Amino acid sequence: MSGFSEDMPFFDEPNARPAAAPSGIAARAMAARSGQNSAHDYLKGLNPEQRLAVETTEGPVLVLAGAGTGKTRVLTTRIAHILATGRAFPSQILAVTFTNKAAREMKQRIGHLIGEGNVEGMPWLGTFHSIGVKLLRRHAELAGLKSDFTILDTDDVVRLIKQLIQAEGLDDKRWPAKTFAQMLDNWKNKGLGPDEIPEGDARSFGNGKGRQLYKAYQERLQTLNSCDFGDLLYHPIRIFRAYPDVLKEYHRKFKYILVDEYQDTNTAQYMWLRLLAQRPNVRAASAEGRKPDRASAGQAAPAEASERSERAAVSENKVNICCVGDDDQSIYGWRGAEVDNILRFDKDFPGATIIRLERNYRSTAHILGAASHLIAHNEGRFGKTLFTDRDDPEDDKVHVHASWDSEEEARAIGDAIEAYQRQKHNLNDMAILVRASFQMRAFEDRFITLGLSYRVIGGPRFYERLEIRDALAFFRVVANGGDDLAFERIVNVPKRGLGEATIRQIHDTARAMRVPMLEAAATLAESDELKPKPRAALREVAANFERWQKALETTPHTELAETILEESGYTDMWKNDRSADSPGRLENLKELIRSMEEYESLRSFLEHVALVMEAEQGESLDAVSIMTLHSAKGLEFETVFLPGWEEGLFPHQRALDEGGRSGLEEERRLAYVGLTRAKKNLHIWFVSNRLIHGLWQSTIPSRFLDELPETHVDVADGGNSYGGYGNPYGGGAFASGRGGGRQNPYGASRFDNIGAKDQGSFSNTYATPGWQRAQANRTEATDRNWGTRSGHQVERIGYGETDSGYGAGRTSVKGRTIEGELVAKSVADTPSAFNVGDRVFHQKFGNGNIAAIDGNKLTIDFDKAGQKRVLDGFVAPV
DNA sequence: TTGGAGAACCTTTTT
DNA sequence: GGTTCTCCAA
Repeated sequence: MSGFSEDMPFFDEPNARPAAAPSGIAARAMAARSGQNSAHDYLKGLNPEQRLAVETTEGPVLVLAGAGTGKTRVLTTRIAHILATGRAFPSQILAVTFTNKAAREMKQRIGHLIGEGNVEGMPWLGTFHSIGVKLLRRHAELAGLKSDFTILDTDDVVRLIKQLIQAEGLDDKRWPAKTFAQMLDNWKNKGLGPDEIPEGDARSFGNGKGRQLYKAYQERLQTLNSCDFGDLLYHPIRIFRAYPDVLKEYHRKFKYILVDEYQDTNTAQYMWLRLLAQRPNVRAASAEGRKPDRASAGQAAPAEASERSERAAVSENKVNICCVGDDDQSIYGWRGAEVDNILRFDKDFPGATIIRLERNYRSTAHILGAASHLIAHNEGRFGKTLFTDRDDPEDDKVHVHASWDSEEEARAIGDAIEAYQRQKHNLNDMAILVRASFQMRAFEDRFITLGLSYRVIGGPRFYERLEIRDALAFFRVVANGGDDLAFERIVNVPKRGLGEATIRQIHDTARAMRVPMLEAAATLAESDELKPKPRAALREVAANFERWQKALETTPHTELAETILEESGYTDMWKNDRSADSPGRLENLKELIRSMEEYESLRSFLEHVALVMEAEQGESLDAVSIMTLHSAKGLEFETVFLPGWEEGLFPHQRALDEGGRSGLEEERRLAYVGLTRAKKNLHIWFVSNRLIHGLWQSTIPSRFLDELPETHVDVADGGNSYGGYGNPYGGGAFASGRGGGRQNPYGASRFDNIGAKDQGSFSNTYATPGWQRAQANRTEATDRNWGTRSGHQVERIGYGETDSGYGAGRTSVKGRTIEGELVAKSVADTPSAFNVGDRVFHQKFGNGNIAAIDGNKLTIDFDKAGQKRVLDGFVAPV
């Protein structure tokens, strides 16, 4: 990697004329004799497929790259190759990634190649959204915006929609703004404007006012000079369509397009790419340009004039698009990603070269075997077979462990990490990958007690913290006086006695005068329409912003930011606040100012925040990483822990409810992503009890455990204090899970074993009457439900409804689906055996007295643990 | 207008 | 269990 830069003499002359870059025939000729390029160091060490992917620079290419097959390396090497062979200048390359992390990594690697700070010489590299911003800033006026528009985050969007819903006279309880925000996002992800959304969608919200609201929303965004995330894709698409000459400009500019994680592109991103990549044949191009209807496409006229030149260009302008992806790692379907995009690539780009990378360099044969076997349960895939030459008998199998509950799970994983640490493993090489972020806390708690350093990636977002959002709102108003949403957020922060009534008045004045709220406030402050108190307060606010806005031109932005927080009284507000978290908040504010230093201006900083919503973390410290499976994609670790493999959590209940079969398959791909993150050691955990919505609920091991191949898996035989509960499968249960219809994972043998096997010191407590009853109910209930599955029947249990198809062992009660409610139901069918005042024992909390009974839910005053609500199946009379 | 108390909601994943 | 929302008293 390090030797690259020497191969690239042209970087010494970044201003050389583009004509020097060969294109068309010359390029093809060069490609044809690419064999000679072996002189380039960077091609060494590539396997034949990788090399093909790097060297097939002309025409459309799809690289199907399985996990750990060197995908990123191929992409960066490909860029290096294009540059080194003089096929294009950096600025003629467009490289799109899906996450900021990936963009950062690629930028780093390429930065190495072409020298840091060579901004002019960098390719257009970034996420779809960040490139969308770049495009939109250039052509903002074509979307009815000014180029200094603000990007709203989800929170702003929801507040804005709420206002609109209320303005329509709709009940914002019945029609939650959040729901509509999601609908909007879906539409935009499909590239649909207000007039293009399906009638059914339009009618389904707000008494049929869906379309109307969408329109009102877009208008409002325009007056606010703002756009939302979806617009960053949606506006460029519309501009490209309505203004062919703009599109042509980019056709000329970008010679090579590279796309990472192609399987995760949604429809809008796909349209965007196609517009950029697919130079239509001349006839199609001019036809599109002539279409009269496309918005106010007044500037389409030059289309005809340039037709001839385009015809000439077309023969040279081949579509040099290269998409890299793995259909087995498509995990963003819930966000509108279309796996289809990758599956039909060769139809979209005829004559595409498809290259498969199947040689895995990352994981042991056991890990690979487990992952491949699991993912084979999915249908509708390209089908790749990952292989490795690695065959080391010393390699560990994949370990499956059981714990009693999430606390025990955290403790066990903590112990395991410390054990690895004693064997001289770095914490940096270990990661815990969870399905849902709430799982993280148990680990954080435990690690704090242990004094084990950890880092949470993508956890509670830095920029989403209250104090940060407040501070940013101040900055936003200074940067863009038209940002009403930000203004509203902080006009009364710190408290100035500007309540709802005053804000409403500012709002109305702004509407009437057709000016931003800040301006309206300034006017109002000078009028006599307000009472003296709010008037004085408002006058101060307006004067402050006026002063700061002036200072924006002259003062360095970090200094200004500090001044703003001081003069507004915001820092004082927290200094006077005596709650426990105020020092932390002040610290965060300092951190915020510090992080601004890296940016040129307040505006560029704000843009970064809006797009990234993530503070860079110091990588220097040795720490265990904790993150969600989603954010782990693209990473690798020597040792990986995968906790929480239980039905309802993983696969997640909602994915099953909303996605049905495809939802399950996506969850399985997520599991696959998790498994393939590990290089050497892989530990999967599941627990029997989990605290969900404040209730302890019993859980069933994930079906994915059943889908792991026995030969590569080692089920830990309960090395922990809860002994016999360790092996969920009893004897040979792995075999029972596969082939033909699924069976009850709780084979009868399992419960027969209880008591027979050595249960460790807890066996006695398990044998209490309450425990036995709970087990009996559980076995019966699960058997009943599982039994129905083979016949594809749905059976009603109690008053809950079982979900159809794939949902198993779960019952939805009162509209809500609660894991483990099944147990409760059966117990509740028989009158509760408990009375208020009874003394009971709970496995986790010890002895206590029942304070209240609500159906099957008991409120118990525990001697040690205090008052808790638990299901009656989990306590036994003393 | 503010702040406290209680109710209601929630919990998948992210640009 | 935790957070946000709503209502009500000062």
